[in-house]
Amino acid sequence: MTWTDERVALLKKLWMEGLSASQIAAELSGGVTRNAVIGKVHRLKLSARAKPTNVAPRAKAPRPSAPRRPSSGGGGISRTATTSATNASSQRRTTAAPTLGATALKMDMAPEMELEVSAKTADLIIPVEERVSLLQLTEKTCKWPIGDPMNPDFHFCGRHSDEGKPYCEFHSRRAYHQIERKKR
DNA sequence: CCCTGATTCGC
DNA sequence: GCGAATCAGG
Repeated sequence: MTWTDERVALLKKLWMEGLSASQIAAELSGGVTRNAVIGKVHRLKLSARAKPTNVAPRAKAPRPSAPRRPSSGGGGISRTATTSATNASSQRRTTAAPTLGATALKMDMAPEMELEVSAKTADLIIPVEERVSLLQLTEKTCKWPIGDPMNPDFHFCGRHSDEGKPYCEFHSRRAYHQIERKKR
């Protein structure tokens, strides 16, 4: 598929409207990929989108000069590894190691205020018995903060999260995914 | 994992 | 000029 004037015009329009490259690619027919869209956008020099007064510094410019495509041939060589170093010495444990047995936790909070606050925030309410404080967080607990840190009922989600993941399933989506993924 | 745009470079 | 592969980040 070639870039006709109409397609380019539509591309410009949608790009300026803030649609993502993949969405624009879906909008244009003819099996256009989002890479094609982005490439065209760059060629048209309109990657700025909606930046009124801002000069974005080009800080990240990687050029590893590595082979980009397998090209032709029948070599069957796997692939040139760009970075192969594997560190085995960096082991970090952030276990908070709570003192066993002697948990001197004095949880006194104001229930009335709590109700008010949670009703105000009203996003996600964790039952009191599931709540975790900062010190109780481990690698496997969701670290999504709930509430205002200024308030005494501030706590963390604390539910299960896979190791290496900072949040549980629910909050991970919240954190990374946009609020709503438009799909058609 | 999902996604985003940015960049490179063979075609 | 085009866009797949790749990168870097959320």
